[in-house]
Amino acid sequence: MSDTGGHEDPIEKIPVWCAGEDWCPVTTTATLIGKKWHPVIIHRLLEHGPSGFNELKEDVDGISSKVLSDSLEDLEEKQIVNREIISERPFRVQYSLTHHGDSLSPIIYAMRDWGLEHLSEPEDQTDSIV
Amino acid sequence: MSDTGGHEDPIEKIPVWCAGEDWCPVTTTATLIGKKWHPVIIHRLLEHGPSGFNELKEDVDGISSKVLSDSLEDLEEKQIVNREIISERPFRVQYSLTHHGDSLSPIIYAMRDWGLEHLSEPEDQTDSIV
DNA sequence: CGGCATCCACATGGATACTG
DNA sequence: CAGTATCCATGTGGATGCCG
Repeated sequence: MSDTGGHEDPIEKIPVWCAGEDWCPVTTTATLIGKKWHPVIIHRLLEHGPSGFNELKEDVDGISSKVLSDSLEDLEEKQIVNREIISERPFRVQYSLTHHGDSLSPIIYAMRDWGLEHLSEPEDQTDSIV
Repeated sequence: MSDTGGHEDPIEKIPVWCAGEDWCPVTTTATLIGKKWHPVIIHRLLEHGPSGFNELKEDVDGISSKVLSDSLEDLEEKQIVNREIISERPFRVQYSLTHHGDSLSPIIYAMRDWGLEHLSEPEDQTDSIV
């Protein structure tokens, strides 16, 4: 952890049960970021830069504290997100992407681009959030 | 369904609860392919072309009939996979990617490339050099 | 502010067995 | 061959409340 220095530790290994299969990197990567809110969190950090807990919570409308906390913990374990305490009083934390996390941007943006191209807007949308 | 032709129906809509947010396409796309085996199935179909049920089951080592069946049904509903009965006796089915499914290839390959670049092999011993 | 504790509902996936 | 039908364990997320 705490690799703000620029050098990164080895990340998750290929699981043994699919090693050798050419789809193994696919499913392993999907497992890393495949939880419901992980891509969104990564996208927020890509777009907005380092953020505090409640900043993320506000950004990602509808996510609960527990789920955000769990997700961030999971992302931190996977060395995708870095957690840094930037102030003790008042207590402030800053989440940012590690080098590994940042390298996921092609996937995240590929998802976004696909969505923009292939998903249609809801018709009954009354614009509520700007 | 069953548009093997050159023109596709509108696919899933942007959900109302996140419409307007710039991360909304991200999470919506993630929801489409974010199940455990979806990326692998899509990858198999991209690499191997149209396949039968048991072909996929053999390819994707460890997946059970039920999960594969559920996944394919889900992918079919989402117009990512096309199911075609190619023979009644003996009963044979062929699964293939729709245009929408095929258009997901940048995401799938982005996942694979990331995995190839950032994941280490399980039996590789040159991992803990810090 | 930035969480964690708890409880609960539901979704997901695995194992096994069986069918047209 | 191409699935279904169960049953069950676990995962995941939501709601609420509390704490340092």
